[in-house]
Amino acid sequence: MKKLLKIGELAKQAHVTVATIRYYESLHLLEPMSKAENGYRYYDDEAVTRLLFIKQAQTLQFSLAEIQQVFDVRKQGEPVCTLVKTLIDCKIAALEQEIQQATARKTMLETYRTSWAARPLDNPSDVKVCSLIEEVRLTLNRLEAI
Amino acid sequence: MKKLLKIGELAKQAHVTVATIRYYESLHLLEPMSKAENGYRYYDDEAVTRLLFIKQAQTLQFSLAEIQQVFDVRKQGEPVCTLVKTLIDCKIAALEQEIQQATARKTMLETYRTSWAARPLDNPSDVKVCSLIEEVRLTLNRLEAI
DNA sequence: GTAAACCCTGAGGTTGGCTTGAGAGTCACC
DNA sequence: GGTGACTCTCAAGCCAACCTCAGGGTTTAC
Repeated sequence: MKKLLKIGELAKQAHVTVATIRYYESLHLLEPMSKAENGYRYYDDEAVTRLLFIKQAQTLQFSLAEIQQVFDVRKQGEPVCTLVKTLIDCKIAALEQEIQQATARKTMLETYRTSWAARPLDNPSDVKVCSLIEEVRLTLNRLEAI
Repeated sequence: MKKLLKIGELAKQAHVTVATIRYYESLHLLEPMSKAENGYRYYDDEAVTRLLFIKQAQTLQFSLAEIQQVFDVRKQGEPVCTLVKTLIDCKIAALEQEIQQATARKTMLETYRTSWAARPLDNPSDVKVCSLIEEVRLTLNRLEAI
């Protein structure tokens, strides 16, 4: 039996803060293996694994609620594969949309920037509002019409 | 001189809620042209333009704080072009990064999904944790090493 | 004249994933 | 035995961009 970790040691090993660990506990994402009489939490090595998994799942866009869901299913002794696969499919679809939208926005901004490159600065006394702002409005109106 | 708009009319024309308009006012993004004795706000047509601009700038990823910044500079009688251009450049760079990251995550998820396609469901009594979860961990570790 | 539809202020709630703070107990080392 | 590093609980704060509610006053249409 390996040495149990105190919360600070666990935090260090998993590269999170102790507050985060306690926060996860409040969400029932990670329970200490045991709690001493003085209230100190003690963790085994699996806690490190679990924390790393959480962090990794987060980089895959899993919310804590979804991670919780996965853990719950697993806790019931059922295979989580189906759930995880479904979640992954959703994530991929969501990412696809996100990428498309971001790309569209980027294209918009670039078009916009290009159309300005040759233009001199507004003369403040000349314009009611910045001509670039006006241009944004027009550009956007045109884009919205598409 | 055109007819002034009450907040509800402005809201309808600009396709926002009255609560949003009041919220923007609290951020000094949009002030009513005048305020009657009964406290009613009255707006001119420029308010519609301004609200539309805000919404459009938002679709370009401008935060309300940034929009505020643009308005502030303009209020001082200076051309906002330089600021707007700078902001746009930042947005483009940020979007680029966002797209890259999203694409990387999507690729990761797809690789992951593919590698599972042929795999049978875990037998619950067989595995300590879901093998897919383990796979995630390993996949991620590999990817992180890149 | 009355009822519906509008307007006001001010405070609080929402979402997610934490972080910070107060106030106090515990432990490890010298 | 003291002091500094650690731990505890509970509560509140943070970010952004709003939304909702309570408890009023006002206007407008019939």
